[in-house]
Amino acid sequence: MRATIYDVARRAQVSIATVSRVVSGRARVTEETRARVLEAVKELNYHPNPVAQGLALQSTRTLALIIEGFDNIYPAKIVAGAETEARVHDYHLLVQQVADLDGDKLRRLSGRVDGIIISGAATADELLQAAVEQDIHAVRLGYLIPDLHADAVVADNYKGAYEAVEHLIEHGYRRIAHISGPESSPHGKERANAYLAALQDHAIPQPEEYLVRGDYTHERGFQAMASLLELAEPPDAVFCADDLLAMGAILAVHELGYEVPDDVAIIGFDGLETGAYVTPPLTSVYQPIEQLGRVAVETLLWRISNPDKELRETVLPTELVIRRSCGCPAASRVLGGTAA
Amino acid sequence: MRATIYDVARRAQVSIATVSRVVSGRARVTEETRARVLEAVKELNYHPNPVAQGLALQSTRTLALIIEGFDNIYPAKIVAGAETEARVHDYHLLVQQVADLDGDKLRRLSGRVDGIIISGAATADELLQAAVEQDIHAVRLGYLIPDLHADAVVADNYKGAYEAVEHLIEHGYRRIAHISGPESSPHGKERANAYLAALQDHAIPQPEEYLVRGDYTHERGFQAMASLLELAEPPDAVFCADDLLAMGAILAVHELGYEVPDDVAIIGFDGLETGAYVTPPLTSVYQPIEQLGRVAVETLLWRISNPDKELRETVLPTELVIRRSCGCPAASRVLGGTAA
DNA sequence: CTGAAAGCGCTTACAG
DNA sequence: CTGAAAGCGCTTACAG
Repeated sequence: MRATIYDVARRAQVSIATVSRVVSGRARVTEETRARVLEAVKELNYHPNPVAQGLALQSTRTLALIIEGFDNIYPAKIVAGAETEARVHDYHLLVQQVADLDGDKLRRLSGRVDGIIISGAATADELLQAAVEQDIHAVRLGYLIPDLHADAVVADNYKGAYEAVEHLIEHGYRRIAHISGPESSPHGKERANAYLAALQDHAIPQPEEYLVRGDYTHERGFQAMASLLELAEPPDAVFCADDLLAMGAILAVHELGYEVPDDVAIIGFDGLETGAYVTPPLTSVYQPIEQLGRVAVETLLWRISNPDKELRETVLPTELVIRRSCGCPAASRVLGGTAA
Repeated sequence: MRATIYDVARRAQVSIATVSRVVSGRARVTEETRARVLEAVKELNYHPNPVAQGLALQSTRTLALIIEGFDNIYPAKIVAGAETEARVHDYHLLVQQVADLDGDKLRRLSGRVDGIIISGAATADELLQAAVEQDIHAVRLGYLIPDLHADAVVADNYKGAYEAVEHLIEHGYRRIAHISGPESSPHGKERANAYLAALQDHAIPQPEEYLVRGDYTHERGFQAMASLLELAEPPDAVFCADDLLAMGAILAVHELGYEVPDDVAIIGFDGLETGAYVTPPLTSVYQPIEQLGRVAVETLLWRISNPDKELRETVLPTELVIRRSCGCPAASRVLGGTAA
């Protein structure tokens, strides 16, 4: 049904080796035979079977992206960036949610790709560990791990968070709380550490109750903020570990009859476009999510062709996008990353 | 380096055929030799090479999902649903943004997958057409096309939109406008048609200026709403073709000093969780996006094993999620699809 | 420059 | 039940 290299060879009266040569362009061929082959290729609408090529060349020209759930904007942008970059290099992208992935399944998956990008938390570490042990090319996306032998691409979570908290301090707020990411989130931990450090560096007290654990959902942001508002001495500013938490927090403030930023100022993390369209527009630490995906692919491809070079860790800068929820009288619909 | 079937055969003192049989479980093997092979498999950490299997079996156990940009919540949920369903069937998912895809590239892509899901608009039609012509298994995701020979999975855009507009009518609004999707969006067209029909069925006038074109972004929703508010007789209710438009519209209403829903009621489409966290919470037509992705995979897999059965078109129901922007005094954080 | 042949790592009729 | 062999569709040293 589908034409093979044999069909083309027969039609062009040459051997399959010659067909392969002209199609791949990897060797000299007489102009005359070249033309004959090309003609046959066109007539038969021949395209080399990538699976057979994969077997012969020991390369699939496919990369895998493993991430914890795709049904959110962060993973969505990662996928978008990764696929875009992969396509530029004529590679394909396989996606997989961590879910029930383990070392064994990872191994099987690795048979169909040339390398793997692992993002997310918790299990991601073990996966990366497994990959490294099995000599699978892998890059970690999202945060650094000290003694794991793998390349990594991350955003500067610590600095971004630190700047956000400092911004609140400059506004004059002194009762600054933090709604964090989930236990399992390493980015969340970095952001929480930065929050703690910023307060300490400025000699601002940090009551234990001001650090409440969230989980990157509107829901938790709402609940956490509600609980903060019930404290004897509620905070006058809250730094949230991501924009979803922040948006839930804003809603809670409103529902309890308070105002943002007059009663409580709020800053989020991620710098999503959506944040510009809540009331009041959300000030947030922008991180270049798509770019993270792109650079991860770039790094992985580089690693594949340079197996023996030393580890590469890329840290992408964040940027505080000032809108209104922090108390600034800024324009309302600023988007992040436009300067880049 | 990586163990092959030959390594296992040698170690277990059997032929590769036998190894293949016990590993695949597709044929009877003596319990004794079976045990020997399994032992060798374990010792060598052997996993069959999927590329080689793909060549021998003429099946890649991989599906492709082609969609117009992944950096948004709709495609994200589609991917999530599709990957989940694929995994259930031990299939993998390759993703690709339409971008510069054409018939030729589609053909090359098709060599690495068993079937393709095509979503989105504009170019998607030509792609699907090309797929059908080249005998590639393909299912259309998102909307129906009358005379194209392909399976399809869609949400009931028309009915969902119709009910939304009727809901506004029941509230007593009579100056009902619509901010539509982009020219190229077939879903958008269906929703706009439903809007028109609902007004006509209820004998409510529909001034031409009340239908303004949007493009599924906050930005356009903001602009479109601002222009509607400048009309001599501004609308008292607006049905938006998606939630992003609706959220931008809400912001515009607020920035111009009006209130939602008191001055203008608003209903969106998609039923995103985020909509529950804007002020006021957004009433919206929920559509089961992840489910669309799952059913698309299910349909494609079914088609692959039943190449000759007649076309299958699945229409998934929508559901009006009542929050507050329509004027109802409902609970604020209702999420869609929880009843399903 | 071109072809015959081996090899990539599997699966599966066909014999025995 | 098990093995030898052909086949899946390519690529690429090796000769000529």
